[in-house]
Amino acid sequence: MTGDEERDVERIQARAERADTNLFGRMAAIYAASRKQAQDLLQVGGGISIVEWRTIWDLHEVGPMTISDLALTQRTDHSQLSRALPQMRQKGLVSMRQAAQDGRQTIVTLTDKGRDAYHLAAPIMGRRRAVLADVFTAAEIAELVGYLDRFETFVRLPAEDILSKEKIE
Amino acid sequence: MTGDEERDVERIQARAERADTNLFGRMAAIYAASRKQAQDLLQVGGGISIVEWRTIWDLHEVGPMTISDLALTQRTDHSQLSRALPQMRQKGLVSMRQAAQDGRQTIVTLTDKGRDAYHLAAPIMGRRRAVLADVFTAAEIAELVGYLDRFETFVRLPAEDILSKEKIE
DNA sequence: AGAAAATATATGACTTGTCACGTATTTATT
DNA sequence: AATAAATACGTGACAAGTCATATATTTTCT
Repeated sequence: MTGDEERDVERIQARAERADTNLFGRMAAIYAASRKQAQDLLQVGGGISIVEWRTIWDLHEVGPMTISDLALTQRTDHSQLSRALPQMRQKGLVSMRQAAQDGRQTIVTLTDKGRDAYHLAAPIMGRRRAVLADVFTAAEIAELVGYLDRFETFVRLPAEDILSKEKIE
Repeated sequence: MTGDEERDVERIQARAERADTNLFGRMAAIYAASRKQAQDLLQVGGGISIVEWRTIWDLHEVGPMTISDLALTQRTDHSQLSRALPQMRQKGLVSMRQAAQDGRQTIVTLTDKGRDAYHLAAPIMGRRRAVLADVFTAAEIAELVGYLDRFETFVRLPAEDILSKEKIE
């Protein structure tokens, strides 16, 4: 008796609940929330973007890398780095030079200023991982990662494979 | 002995492997792949966008809904719907009218043409869920969803909570 | 050596998502 | 009843992804 004849509140409620178990929708919402949390934390940690943080972190851990290396370790498209790096260079966080061995490659190196930015953001992002570790045991993380591996294999199936695949076994 | 003195290939490799267990990075890559798979499938299923598919699906399942209802069941921001719906109306997929009980609300209804679009896309998206069900048992999905629930709770913690939270227990 | 194929990067166009803010309408308070 | 607070929606601005295509450089093949 809501007096609302235009929409069926109960069915809407039921639909929202069913959507909770829809992996695809959940993944979207969770990723968006995760991204926002990272952005908020990085706002505190020096005001850098997520792409910038990932890049600084990678460079700090492994030393100079090419743009493709960065794209590979970040599992992202190189275009994202192509766009972010010139700005980072302008901010003085990284330097870039053409590789001597292979003129197609660009070697990206962390500057001292970039190192400072790393040391500003790192404790904050480390805090995040520490809190995560309070909430999940290492074994649970491993199990979750195992599920994610399998889910990733699935979502990377080409559309044709999904459509052609008849129930096999 | 790669002859490459400018970058440390082994460390890059090691870094990429360590990144595999970084939940945050994994989530981003997996969601992106999932989205692309959906886009590819929908390209076959009538050429609608993901937002359009979600909306048509919801409306088909529950009947007329307000924009806020749609945002709620889709766990997304209402602005996304505010932008998509006028286009959908123009394509003839939905109709919209001001709610009688509450003049602020917009009641969105699936048209016959929208129903056709649903019946075009639904088998394809259903195929996807069927293949998923081949790869994961219901119990596994439930467990994964359980993990995702916990992970979502975590990523929805405000940044201040992360930063202020001292190791408690 | 020369031609063809592969690779690295840049760039334009697009989708999905967020937030903040403005306006209209309802609901709650005094 | 009048005012204040809450809610629904539209819209501008931005971040983070994707793809396709163009160009420069290497590598491979004949």
